[in-house]
Amino acid sequence: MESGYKTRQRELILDFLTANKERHLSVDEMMDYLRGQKSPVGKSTIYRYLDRLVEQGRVRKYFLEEGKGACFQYADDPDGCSRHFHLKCTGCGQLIHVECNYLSDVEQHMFKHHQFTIDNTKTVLYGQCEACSARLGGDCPCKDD
Amino acid sequence: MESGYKTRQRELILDFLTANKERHLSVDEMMDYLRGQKSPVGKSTIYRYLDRLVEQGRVRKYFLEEGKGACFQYADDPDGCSRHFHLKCTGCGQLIHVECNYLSDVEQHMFKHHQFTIDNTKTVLYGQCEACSARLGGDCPCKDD
DNA sequence: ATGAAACTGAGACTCAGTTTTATATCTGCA
DNA sequence: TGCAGATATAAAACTGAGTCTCAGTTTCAT
Repeated sequence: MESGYKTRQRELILDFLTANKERHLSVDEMMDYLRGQKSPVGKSTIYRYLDRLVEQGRVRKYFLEEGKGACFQYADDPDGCSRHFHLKCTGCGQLIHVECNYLSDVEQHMFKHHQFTIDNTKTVLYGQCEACSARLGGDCPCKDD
Repeated sequence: MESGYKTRQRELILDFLTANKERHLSVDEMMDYLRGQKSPVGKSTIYRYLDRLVEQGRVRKYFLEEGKGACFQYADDPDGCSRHFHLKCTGCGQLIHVECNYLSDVEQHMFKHHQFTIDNTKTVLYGQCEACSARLGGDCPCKDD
């Protein structure tokens, strides 16, 4: 297994990722943190290493905001299939994590009827949460019935 | 109804969109076309007008490539709810249009059990088509059983 | 014809990410 | 331990998509 050299920079990046397993981290956030720690790491290094970690399956990359930059999250289960979907509310920006096993039904349907294997680590479902839906009246114009 | 002023630029943009209803157009593509027609339109004008059309529901905006620019498509049914999902193959880049009504089941499940109203004009399901899945072996590491 | 409101577009700017390149670091081997 | 060569780093320049500004232009109701 070629895991590359061990360097100060990589250690710092990985530490920050593992210490924030539950969060989705942006590259800016990592840079800010490292600068704050007085151990800045060049941004090309961060991007390069993140790419490698994503390739290795140790970290997952998400695009949670349409047209915005990527976020990264340490993946505890590099060899497991995560049963985990994301719902992103376009009203309040809230990210909802869904662990419901109905989602495997969806995957199966897509596979059987459309010959498509969904990648749930990349897919984000956009829409509105309850509060925003009530407040804004939904994205769907057919709201009056 | 305030539909704004009628201008040469807006007419050109809308014509191009309606003449390519079946396609997802990037802003670059529009600019190239307009330049080719010897009737260039400034990019701020294009972005501004597209935003307005999207707001009005006359055009839909998609982010089909992770981390890439937006695409626009004229929406024939501004007042209807489109029963239309997109699947994007991360292998070959192919975009698959799915008109299957199983998807309304998905929407209903999300609404009932997770209080979330999916916006199918924004959501894109990422994964692999049949051919790429066979060729590349799927995104899921649990492939050997 | 006029003027207020609306629209346009060149160009500067931002933000996220990539590329380049000179310099520094790592690790295996003698 | 020292050294060679592979590998990694970081500053800076660059790219691409989109935003913002503002002086000048166009539209349209009167």
